[in-house]
Amino acid sequence: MKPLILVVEDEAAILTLLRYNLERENFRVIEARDGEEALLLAGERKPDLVLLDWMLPLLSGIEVCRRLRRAPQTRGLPIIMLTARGEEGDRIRGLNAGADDYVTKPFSPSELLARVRAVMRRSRPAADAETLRCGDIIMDIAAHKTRRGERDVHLGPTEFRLLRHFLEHQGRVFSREQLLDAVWGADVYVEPRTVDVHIRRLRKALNEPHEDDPIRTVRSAGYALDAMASQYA
Amino acid sequence: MKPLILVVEDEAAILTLLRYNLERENFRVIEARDGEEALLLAGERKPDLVLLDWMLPLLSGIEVCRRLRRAPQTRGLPIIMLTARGEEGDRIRGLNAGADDYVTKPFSPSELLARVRAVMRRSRPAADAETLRCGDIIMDIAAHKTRRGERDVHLGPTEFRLLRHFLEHQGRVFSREQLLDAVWGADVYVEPRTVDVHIRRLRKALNEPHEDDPIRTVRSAGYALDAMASQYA
DNA sequence: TGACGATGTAATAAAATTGTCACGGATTTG
DNA sequence: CAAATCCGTGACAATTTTATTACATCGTCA
Repeated sequence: MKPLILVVEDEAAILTLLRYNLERENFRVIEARDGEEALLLAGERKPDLVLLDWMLPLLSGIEVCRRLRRAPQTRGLPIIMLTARGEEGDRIRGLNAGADDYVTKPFSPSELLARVRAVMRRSRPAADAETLRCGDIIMDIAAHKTRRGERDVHLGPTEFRLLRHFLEHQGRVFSREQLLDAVWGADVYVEPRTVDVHIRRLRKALNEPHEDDPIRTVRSAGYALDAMASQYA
Repeated sequence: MKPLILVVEDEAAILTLLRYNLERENFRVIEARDGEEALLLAGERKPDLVLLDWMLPLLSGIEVCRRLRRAPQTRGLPIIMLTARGEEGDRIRGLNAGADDYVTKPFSPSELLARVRAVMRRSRPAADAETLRCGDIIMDIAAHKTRRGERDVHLGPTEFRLLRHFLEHQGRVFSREQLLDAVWGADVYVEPRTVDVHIRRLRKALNEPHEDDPIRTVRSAGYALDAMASQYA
Protein backbone atom coordinates (compact mmCIF):
# COMPACT_ATOMS: atom_id res chain seq x y z
CA MET A 1 0.00 0.00 0.00
CA LYS A 2 1.22 3.47 -0.85
CA PRO A 3 2.28 5.49 2.17
CA LEU A 4 -0.22 8.10 3.28
CA ILE A 5 1.03 11.59 3.94
CA LEU A 6 -0.86 14.29 5.78
CA VAL A 7 0.04 17.74 4.54
CA VAL A 8 -0.88 20.57 6.90
CA GLU A 9 -0.63 23.87 5.10
CA ASP A 10 -2.88 26.86 4.68
CA GLU A 11 -1.45 28.31 1.51
CA ALA A 12 -3.21 26.77 -1.46
CA ALA A 13 -0.28 27.23 -3.83
CA ILE A 14 2.15 25.33 -1.66
CA LEU A 15 -0.44 22.69 -0.98
CA THR A 16 -0.85 22.11 -4.69
CA LEU A 17 2.86 21.95 -5.23
CA LEU A 18 3.35 19.44 -2.47
CA ARG A 19 0.46 17.27 -3.57
CA TYR A 20 1.74 17.25 -7.11
CA ASN A 21 5.24 16.19 -6.18
CA LEU A 22 4.26 13.67 -3.59
CA GLU A 23 1.70 11.95 -5.75
CA ARG A 24 4.14 11.79 -8.58
CA GLU A 25 6.40 9.85 -6.23
CA ASN A 26 3.71 7.41 -5.37
CA PHE A 27 2.52 8.78 -2.09
CA ARG A 28 -1.11 9.33 -1.20
CA VAL A 29 -1.89 12.74 0.17
CA ILE A 30 -4.54 14.11 2.49
CA GLU A 31 -4.75 17.78 3.36
CA ALA A 32 -5.50 19.84 6.41
CA ARG A 33 -5.86 23.61 6.30
CA ASP A 34 -5.40 24.34 9.97
CA GLY A 35 -4.18 22.86 13.21
CA GLU A 36 -7.52 21.57 14.44
CA GLU A 37 -8.18 19.73 11.23
CA ALA A 38 -4.66 18.35 11.31
CA LEU A 39 -5.11 16.76 14.72
CA LEU A 40 -8.44 15.34 13.69
CA LEU A 41 -7.17 13.79 10.50
CA ALA A 42 -4.00 12.50 12.09
CA GLY A 43 -6.11 10.57 14.54
CA GLU A 44 -8.66 9.33 12.05
CA ARG A 45 -6.67 8.46 8.98
CA LYS A 46 -3.46 7.36 10.68
CA PRO A 47 -1.04 8.75 8.10
CA ASP A 48 2.50 7.42 7.83
CA LEU A 49 4.02 10.87 7.93
CA VAL A 50 3.01 14.49 8.55
CA LEU A 51 4.30 17.51 6.68
CA LEU A 52 3.55 20.35 9.03
CA ASP A 53 3.67 24.04 8.26
CA TRP A 54 5.04 26.25 10.99
CA MET A 55 2.50 29.04 10.58
CA LEU A 56 -1.08 27.88 10.78
CA PRO A 57 -4.48 29.27 11.65
CA LEU A 58 -6.06 28.21 14.95
CA LEU A 59 -3.11 26.19 16.22
CA SER A 60 0.53 26.82 15.46
CA GLY A 61 2.51 24.06 13.85
CA ILE A 62 4.63 23.68 16.91
CA GLU A 63 1.58 23.22 19.08
CA VAL A 64 0.16 20.64 16.71
CA CYS A 65 3.48 18.86 16.84
CA ARG A 66 3.45 18.78 20.61
CA ARG A 67 -0.05 17.44 20.78
CA LEU A 68 0.63 14.75 18.24
CA ARG A 69 3.52 13.64 20.36
CA ARG A 70 1.44 13.61 23.48
CA ALA A 71 -1.43 11.53 22.17
CA PRO A 72 -0.78 7.80 22.35
CA GLN A 73 -2.36 7.24 18.93
CA THR A 74 -0.03 9.56 17.12
CA ARG A 75 3.09 9.41 19.20
CA GLY A 76 5.85 8.03 17.03
CA LEU A 77 4.28 9.46 13.92
CA PRO A 78 7.09 10.96 11.83
CA ILE A 79 6.81 14.72 11.46
CA ILE A 80 8.63 17.07 9.13
CA MET A 81 8.21 20.77 9.84
CA LEU A 82 8.04 23.36 7.09
CA THR A 83 9.13 26.82 8.00
CA ALA A 84 9.64 30.03 6.14
CA ARG A 85 12.75 31.13 7.91
CA GLY A 86 15.82 29.08 8.56
CA GLU A 87 16.31 30.59 11.95
CA GLU A 88 18.23 28.48 14.37
CA GLY A 89 15.85 29.31 17.17
CA ASP A 90 12.83 28.03 15.32
CA ARG A 91 14.69 24.97 14.35
CA ILE A 92 15.62 24.10 17.90
CA ARG A 93 12.10 24.72 19.09
CA GLY A 94 10.73 22.56 16.32
CA LEU A 95 12.98 19.68 17.18
CA ASN A 96 12.27 20.09 20.84
CA ALA A 97 8.57 19.91 20.11
CA GLY A 98 9.26 16.52 18.60
CA ALA A 99 9.68 17.07 14.89
CA ASP A 100 11.85 14.52 13.15
CA ASP A 101 13.19 16.84 10.55
CA TYR A 102 12.90 20.33 9.34
CA VAL A 103 12.78 21.92 5.90
CA THR A 104 12.89 25.62 5.17
CA LYS A 105 10.84 27.29 2.51
CA PRO A 106 11.54 27.76 -0.26
CA PHE A 107 12.60 24.18 -0.79
CA SER A 108 13.33 22.17 -3.88
CA PRO A 109 10.93 19.30 -4.50
CA SER A 110 13.77 16.81 -4.74
CA GLU A 111 15.13 17.93 -1.41
CA LEU A 112 11.78 17.59 0.25
CA LEU A 113 11.22 14.17 -1.23
CA ALA A 114 14.65 13.09 -0.07
CA ARG A 115 13.76 14.14 3.46
CA VAL A 116 10.44 12.39 3.32
CA ARG A 117 12.03 9.19 2.20
CA ALA A 118 14.79 9.48 4.76
CA VAL A 119 12.39 10.00 7.63
CA MET A 120 10.14 7.18 6.51
CA ARG A 121 13.07 4.87 6.14
CA ARG A 122 14.16 5.74 9.63
CA SER A 123 10.82 5.04 11.20
CA ARG A 124 10.33 1.78 9.39
CA PRO A 125 12.46 -0.56 11.51
CA ALA A 126 10.16 -0.19 14.47
CA ALA A 127 7.32 -1.53 12.39
CA ASP A 128 8.82 -4.79 11.23
CA ALA A 129 10.71 -5.63 14.39
CA GLU A 130 10.32 -9.26 15.18
CA THR A 131 8.62 -9.77 18.49
CA LEU A 132 7.47 -12.85 20.30
CA ARG A 133 4.77 -12.75 22.90
CA CYS A 134 2.88 -14.87 25.32
CA GLY A 135 0.30 -13.16 27.43
CA ASP A 136 1.96 -10.12 28.92
CA ILE A 137 5.44 -11.36 28.13
CA ILE A 138 7.00 -9.65 25.14
CA MET A 139 10.36 -10.37 23.62
CA ASP A 140 11.95 -8.18 20.97
CA ILE A 141 14.54 -10.25 19.18
CA ALA A 142 16.39 -7.48 17.37
CA ALA A 143 16.54 -5.22 20.39
CA HIS A 144 17.30 -8.14 22.62
CA LYS A 145 14.78 -6.89 25.11
CA THR A 146 12.26 -8.67 27.24
CA ARG A 147 9.31 -7.17 29.06
CA ARG A 148 6.55 -8.40 31.26
CA GLY A 149 3.64 -6.06 31.48
CA GLU A 150 5.05 -2.59 32.00
CA ARG A 151 8.49 -3.44 33.24
CA ASP A 152 11.70 -4.44 31.57
CA VAL A 153 13.03 -7.84 32.44
CA HIS A 154 16.73 -8.43 32.40
CA LEU A 155 17.83 -11.86 31.30
CA GLY A 156 21.28 -13.35 30.97
CA PRO A 157 22.24 -14.74 27.59
CA THR A 158 21.23 -18.28 28.45
CA GLU A 159 17.93 -17.30 30.01
CA PHE A 160 17.22 -15.20 26.96
CA ARG A 161 17.76 -18.10 24.60
CA LEU A 162 15.79 -20.37 26.88
CA LEU A 163 12.77 -18.10 27.00
CA ARG A 164 13.02 -17.51 23.29
CA HIS A 165 12.85 -21.23 22.69
CA PHE A 166 9.78 -21.52 24.86
CA LEU A 167 8.14 -18.58 23.15
CA GLU A 168 8.73 -20.17 19.78
CA HIS A 169 7.10 -23.39 20.94
CA GLN A 170 4.46 -22.31 23.37
CA GLY A 171 2.58 -24.96 25.28
CA ARG A 172 4.91 -27.74 24.36
CA VAL A 173 6.77 -29.73 26.99
CA PHE A 174 10.52 -30.16 26.65
CA SER A 175 12.70 -32.59 28.54
CA ARG A 176 15.93 -31.36 30.03
CA GLU A 177 17.84 -33.12 27.32
CA GLN A 178 15.79 -31.50 24.59
CA LEU A 179 16.34 -28.11 26.10
CA LEU A 180 20.06 -28.70 26.34
CA ASP A 181 20.15 -29.58 22.68
CA ALA A 182 18.03 -26.66 21.60
CA VAL A 183 19.36 -23.94 23.86
CA TRP A 184 22.89 -24.98 24.75
CA GLY A 185 23.68 -26.76 21.51
CA ALA A 186 23.85 -30.42 20.65
CA ASP A 187 27.59 -30.59 21.07
CA VAL A 188 28.14 -29.28 24.58
CA TYR A 189 27.74 -31.46 27.60
CA VAL A 190 26.34 -30.09 30.79
CA GLU A 191 24.45 -31.74 33.60
CA PRO A 192 20.74 -32.02 32.86
CA ARG A 193 19.98 -30.59 36.28
CA THR A 194 21.62 -27.38 35.15
CA VAL A 195 18.43 -26.73 33.27
CA ASP A 196 16.59 -26.57 36.57
CA VAL A 197 18.81 -23.80 37.73
CA HIS A 198 18.25 -21.76 34.62
CA ILE A 199 14.53 -22.34 34.78
CA ARG A 200 14.72 -21.02 38.27
CA ARG A 201 16.63 -17.95 37.19
CA LEU A 202 14.20 -17.35 34.38
CA ARG A 203 11.26 -17.59 36.73
CA LYS A 204 12.87 -15.27 39.22
CA ALA A 205 13.47 -12.65 36.56
CA LEU A 206 10.05 -13.03 35.01
CA ASN A 207 7.73 -13.22 38.01
CA GLU A 208 7.07 -10.45 40.45
CA PRO A 209 5.91 -11.68 43.85
CA HIS A 210 2.19 -11.64 43.06
CA GLU A 211 2.24 -12.64 39.41
CA ASP A 212 1.61 -16.18 38.37
CA ASP A 213 4.22 -18.39 36.83
CA PRO A 214 3.91 -18.94 33.09
CA ILE A 215 6.39 -21.81 33.19
CA ARG A 216 4.83 -25.13 33.99
CA THR A 217 6.80 -27.95 35.53
CA VAL A 218 5.81 -31.36 34.24
CA ARG A 219 7.01 -33.85 36.70
CA SER A 220 9.35 -36.44 35.26
CA ALA A 221 8.92 -34.95 31.82
CA GLY A 222 10.30 -31.41 31.72
CA TYR A 223 9.05 -27.86 31.39
CA ALA A 224 6.67 -25.89 29.21
CA LEU A 225 5.65 -22.29 28.70
CA ASP A 226 1.90 -22.04 28.95
CA ALA A 227 0.06 -19.97 26.42
CA MET A 228 -1.90 -18.08 29.00
CA ALA A 229 -5.53 -17.13 28.82
CA SER A 230 -4.89 -13.59 29.97
CA GLN A 231 -3.87 -12.54 26.49
CA TYR A 232 -3.93 -9.10 25.01
CA ALA A 233 -4.67 -6.47 27.57
CA MET B 1 39.02 27.02 3.70
CA LYS B 2 38.18 26.71 0.05
CA PRO B 3 35.96 23.78 -0.77
CA LEU B 4 37.74 20.85 -2.33
CA ILE B 5 36.20 19.32 -5.43
CA LEU B 6 37.12 15.97 -6.88
CA VAL B 7 36.66 15.90 -10.64
CA VAL B 8 36.49 12.45 -12.16
CA GLU B 9 36.83 12.67 -15.90
CA ASP B 10 38.96 10.95 -18.49
CA GLU B 11 38.83 13.51 -21.27
CA ALA B 12 41.64 15.97 -20.81
CA ALA B 13 39.85 18.81 -22.57
CA ILE B 14 36.84 18.71 -20.28
CA LEU B 15 39.06 18.29 -17.27
CA THR B 16 40.91 21.45 -18.14
CA LEU B 17 37.72 23.32 -18.73
CA LEU B 18 36.30 22.25 -15.42
CA ARG B 19 39.42 23.01 -13.46
CA TYR B 20 39.65 26.45 -15.00
CA ASN B 21 36.10 27.38 -14.17
CA LEU B 22 36.08 25.92 -10.73
CA GLU B 23 39.33 27.46 -9.64
CA ARG B 24 38.18 30.80 -10.95
CA GLU B 25 35.26 30.47 -8.53
CA ASN B 26 37.50 29.77 -5.63
CA PHE B 27 37.27 26.04 -5.43
CA ARG B 28 40.23 23.74 -5.08
CA VAL B 29 40.31 20.89 -7.55
CA ILE B 30 41.79 17.43 -7.54
CA GLU B 31 41.53 15.12 -10.51
CA ALA B 32 40.96 11.45 -11.09
CA ARG B 33 41.20 9.85 -14.51
CA ASP B 34 39.33 6.67 -13.80
CA GLY B 35 37.01 5.02 -11.33
CA GLU B 36 39.67 3.34 -9.24
CA GLU B 37 41.57 6.52 -8.74
CA ALA B 38 38.35 8.30 -7.90
CA LEU B 39 37.52 5.95 -5.06
CA LEU B 40 41.03 6.20 -3.73
CA LEU B 41 41.13 9.96 -3.76
CA ALA B 42 37.63 10.29 -2.35
CA GLY B 43 38.68 8.27 0.64
CA GLU B 44 42.03 9.94 1.13
CA ARG B 45 41.41 13.59 0.45
CA LYS B 46 37.87 13.79 1.68
CA PRO B 47 36.60 16.26 -0.93
CA ASP B 48 33.50 18.33 -0.30
CA LEU B 49 31.93 17.37 -3.58
CA VAL B 50 32.49 15.00 -6.48
CA LEU B 51 31.91 15.78 -10.13
CA LEU B 52 31.59 12.39 -11.68
CA ASP B 53 31.63 11.56 -15.35
CA TRP B 54 29.25 8.87 -16.48
CA MET B 55 31.64 7.14 -18.86
CA LEU B 56 34.89 6.14 -17.25
CA PRO B 57 37.66 3.58 -17.74
CA LEU B 58 37.87 0.68 -15.25
CA LEU B 59 34.76 1.55 -13.29
CA SER B 60 31.67 3.24 -14.64
CA GLY B 61 30.57 6.45 -13.01
CA ILE B 62 27.45 4.83 -11.72
CA GLU B 63 29.46 2.09 -10.07
CA VAL B 64 31.77 4.62 -8.48
CA CYS B 65 28.72 6.44 -7.21
CA ARG B 66 27.30 3.33 -5.66
CA ARG B 67 30.53 2.45 -3.94
CA LEU B 68 30.99 5.92 -2.57
CA ARG B 69 27.55 5.65 -1.08
CA ARG B 70 28.24 2.31 0.43
CA ALA B 71 31.49 3.16 2.17
CA PRO B 72 30.93 4.74 5.59
CA GLN B 73 33.64 7.34 5.04
CA THR B 74 32.19 8.71 1.85
CA ARG B 75 28.51 8.18 2.37
CA GLY B 76 26.88 11.57 2.40
CA LEU B 77 29.45 13.04 0.08
CA PRO B 78 27.62 15.19 -2.46
CA ILE B 79 27.89 13.86 -5.99
CA ILE B 80 27.02 15.51 -9.28
CA MET B 81 26.97 13.24 -12.31
CA LEU B 82 28.03 14.40 -15.74
CA THR B 83 26.30 12.65 -18.59
CA ALA B 84 26.73 13.02 -22.30
CA ARG B 85 23.08 12.89 -23.18
CA GLY B 86 20.12 13.96 -21.19
CA GLU B 87 18.54 10.58 -21.42
CA GLU B 88 15.90 10.00 -18.85
CA GLY B 89 17.02 6.43 -18.23
CA ASP B 90 20.54 7.45 -17.36
CA ARG B 91 19.29 10.15 -15.15
CA ILE B 92 17.07 7.83 -13.17
CA ARG B 93 19.83 5.31 -12.79
CA GLY B 94 22.22 7.99 -11.69
CA LEU B 95 19.90 9.32 -9.05
CA ASN B 96 19.10 5.82 -7.91
CA ALA B 97 22.76 5.13 -7.47
CA GLY B 98 22.81 8.03 -5.06
CA ALA B 99 23.81 11.07 -7.08
CA ASP B 100 22.56 14.38 -5.74
CA ASP B 101 22.24 16.06 -9.07
CA TYR B 102 23.30 15.61 -12.63
CA VAL B 103 24.38 17.82 -15.52
CA THR B 104 24.29 16.90 -19.17
CA LYS B 105 27.15 17.58 -21.50
CA PRO B 106 27.59 19.87 -23.17
CA PHE B 107 26.97 22.24 -20.31
CA SER B 108 27.59 25.90 -19.83
CA PRO B 109 30.11 26.75 -17.15
CA SER B 110 27.62 28.97 -15.40
CA GLU B 111 25.06 26.22 -15.26
CA LEU B 112 27.53 23.81 -13.80
CA LEU B 113 28.68 26.28 -11.22
CA ALA B 114 25.13 27.00 -10.24
CA ARG B 115 24.53 23.31 -9.61
CA VAL B 116 27.73 22.96 -7.69
CA ARG B 117 26.86 25.83 -5.45
CA ALA B 118 23.32 24.56 -4.98
CA VAL B 119 24.43 21.11 -3.96
CA MET B 120 27.11 22.45 -1.66
CA ARG B 121 24.73 24.87 -0.08
CA ARG B 122 22.39 22.04 0.64
CA SER B 123 25.05 20.03 2.36
CA ARG B 124 26.60 22.91 4.23
CA PRO B 125 26.11 23.67 7.90
CA ALA B 126 24.38 26.89 7.04
CA ALA B 127 21.73 25.08 5.07
CA ASP B 128 19.11 22.72 6.34
CA ALA B 129 20.43 19.56 7.75
CA GLU B 130 19.14 16.14 8.23
CA THR B 131 18.94 15.48 11.89
CA LEU B 132 18.79 12.30 13.86
CA ARG B 133 17.56 12.18 17.39
CA CYS B 134 17.01 9.93 20.31
CA GLY B 135 15.65 11.41 23.46
CA ASP B 136 17.72 14.50 24.18
CA ILE B 137 20.49 13.50 21.81
CA ILE B 138 20.42 15.40 18.55
CA MET B 139 22.77 14.82 15.66
CA ASP B 140 23.02 17.18 12.73
CA ILE B 141 24.48 15.13 9.91
CA ALA B 142 25.36 17.90 7.53
CA ALA B 143 26.77 20.20 10.18
CA HIS B 144 28.56 17.26 11.72
CA LYS B 145 27.47 18.34 15.13
CA THR B 146 26.11 16.50 18.07
CA ARG B 147 24.27 17.82 21.08
CA ARG B 148 22.87 16.38 24.23
CA GLY B 149 20.28 18.53 25.90
CA GLU B 150 21.67 22.03 25.95
CA ARG B 151 25.33 21.33 25.45
CA ASP B 152 27.47 20.53 22.45
CA VAL B 153 29.15 17.18 22.40
CA HIS B 154 32.45 16.78 20.65
CA LEU B 155 32.96 13.46 18.92
CA GLY B 156 35.87 12.13 16.93
CA PRO B 157 35.11 10.99 13.40
CA THR B 158 34.77 7.37 14.39
CA GLU B 159 32.57 8.10 17.38
CA PHE B 160 30.42 10.26 15.15
CA ARG B 161 29.86 7.51 12.64
CA LEU B 162 29.29 5.04 15.41
CA LEU B 163 26.62 7.16 17.06
CA ARG B 164 25.10 7.90 13.69
CA HIS B 165 24.75 4.23 13.00
CA PHE B 166 23.07 3.69 16.33
CA LEU B 167 20.75 6.62 15.73
CA GLU B 168 19.77 5.19 12.39
CA HIS B 169 18.91 1.87 13.96
CA GLN B 170 17.68 2.70 17.40
CA GLY B 171 17.00 -0.06 19.84
CA ARG B 172 18.65 -2.72 17.79
CA VAL B 173 21.57 -4.71 19.10
CA PHE B 174 24.71 -4.93 17.00
CA SER B 175 27.58 -7.31 17.50
CA ARG B 176 31.11 -5.98 17.42
CA GLU B 177 31.56 -7.52 14.00
CA GLN B 178 28.44 -5.89 12.65
CA LEU B 179 29.56 -2.53 13.95
CA LEU B 180 32.96 -2.95 12.38
CA ASP B 181 31.34 -3.67 9.04
CA ALA B 182 28.89 -0.82 9.26
CA VAL B 183 31.07 1.87 10.81
CA TRP B 184 34.61 1.00 9.87
CA GLY B 185 33.79 -0.60 6.56
CA ALA B 186 33.59 -4.20 5.51
CA ASP B 187 37.08 -4.28 4.12
CA VAL B 188 39.21 -3.05 7.01
CA TYR B 189 40.34 -5.38 9.71
CA VAL B 190 40.59 -4.22 13.26
CA GLU B 191 40.25 -6.13 16.48
CA PRO B 192 36.64 -6.55 17.54
CA ARG B 193 37.56 -5.37 21.01
CA THR B 194 38.46 -2.03 19.51
CA VAL B 195 34.75 -1.41 19.39
CA ASP B 196 34.68 -1.50 23.18
CA VAL B 197 37.11 1.34 23.37
CA HIS B 198 35.12 3.48 20.98
CA ILE B 199 31.94 2.71 22.83
CA ARG B 200 33.71 3.91 25.93
CA ARG B 201 34.82 7.11 24.24
CA LEU B 202 31.35 7.69 22.93
CA ARG B 203 29.86 7.20 26.36
CA LYS B 204 32.35 9.50 27.97
CA ALA B 205 31.59 12.23 25.50
CA LEU B 206 27.86 11.73 25.70
CA ASN B 207 27.19 11.32 29.38
CA GLU B 208 27.66 13.96 32.01
CA PRO B 209 28.26 12.51 35.46
CA HIS B 210 24.61 12.43 36.49
CA GLU B 211 22.97 11.58 33.18
CA ASP B 212 22.01 8.05 32.36
CA ASP B 213 23.68 6.06 29.65
CA PRO B 214 21.65 5.65 26.46
CA ILE B 215 23.96 2.92 25.23
CA ARG B 216 23.01 -0.50 26.44
CA THR B 217 25.52 -3.30 26.71
CA VAL B 218 24.05 -6.64 25.83
CA ARG B 219 26.30 -9.26 27.22
CA SER B 220 27.58 -11.74 24.68
CA ALA B 221 25.61 -9.98 21.97
CA GLY B 222 26.85 -6.43 21.50
CA TYR B 223 25.55 -2.92 22.02
CA ALA B 224 22.40 -0.96 21.34
CA LEU B 225 21.20 2.61 21.58
CA ASP B 226 17.97 2.53 23.49
CA ALA B 227 15.05 4.44 22.11
CA MET B 228 14.21 5.94 25.44
CA ALA B 229 10.84 6.99 26.71
CA SER B 230 10.76 10.15 24.67
CA GLN B 231 11.10 13.26 26.71
CA TYR B 232 9.67 16.11 24.74
CA ALA B 233 9.88 19.41 26.54
C1' DT C 1 59.37 19.82 12.84
C1' DG C 2 56.59 19.50 17.11
C1' DA C 3 52.25 19.72 19.41
C1' DC C 4 47.95 17.66 18.99
C1' DG C 5 44.06 14.81 18.26
C1' DA C 6 42.50 10.45 16.74
C1' DT C 7 43.07 5.49 16.57
C1' DG C 8 44.06 0.67 17.33
C1' DT C 9 46.03 -2.73 20.73
C1' DA C 10 47.31 -4.89 24.67
C1' DA C 11 47.16 -5.40 29.57
C1' DT C 12 44.56 -5.29 33.78
C1' DA C 13 40.56 -4.57 36.74
C1' DA C 14 35.83 -5.27 37.39
C1' DA C 15 31.35 -7.46 36.40
C1' DA C 16 28.23 -10.66 35.04
C1' DT C 17 27.17 -15.29 33.90
C1' DT C 18 27.46 -20.18 34.39
C1' DG C 19 27.73 -25.05 35.73
C1' DT C 20 27.63 -27.92 39.87
C1' DC C 21 26.50 -29.40 44.36
C1' DA C 22 24.20 -30.35 48.39
C1' DC C 23 20.18 -30.12 51.07
C1' DG C 24 15.32 -30.37 51.89
C1' DG C 25 10.61 -30.41 50.70
C1' DA C 26 7.21 -32.55 47.68
C1' DT C 27 5.32 -36.32 45.16
C1' DT C 28 4.93 -40.91 43.81
C1' DT C 29 5.38 -45.82 44.55
C1' DG C 30 5.16 -50.19 46.79
C1' DC D 1 4.29 -45.49 56.13
C1' DA D 2 8.96 -45.78 54.18
C1' DA D 3 11.59 -45.76 50.24
C1' DA D 4 12.55 -43.87 46.01
C1' DT D 5 12.31 -40.04 42.95
C1' DC D 6 11.97 -35.58 41.48
C1' DC D 7 12.24 -30.73 41.81
C1' DG D 8 13.22 -26.02 44.02
C1' DT D 9 16.70 -23.36 46.03
C1' DG D 10 20.83 -21.01 47.77
C1' DA D 11 25.67 -20.93 47.68
C1' DC D 12 30.09 -21.05 45.20
C1' DA D 13 34.09 -21.00 42.42
C1' DA D 14 35.39 -21.00 37.73
C1' DT D 15 34.90 -18.91 33.54
C1' DT D 16 33.56 -15.55 30.27
C1' DT D 17 32.73 -11.02 28.96
C1' DT D 18 33.10 -6.13 29.41
C1' DA D 19 35.13 -1.69 31.32
C1' DT D 20 39.01 1.01 31.83
C1' DT D 21 43.57 2.52 31.42
C1' DA D 22 47.89 3.18 29.33
C1' DC D 23 50.60 3.39 25.35
C1' DA D 24 52.58 3.55 20.61
C1' DT D 25 51.49 5.16 16.05
C1' DC D 26 49.99 7.98 12.44
C1' DG D 27 48.49 11.95 9.98
C1' DT D 28 47.30 16.98 10.33
C1' DC D 29 48.21 21.53 10.95
C1' DA D 30 50.57 25.38 12.18
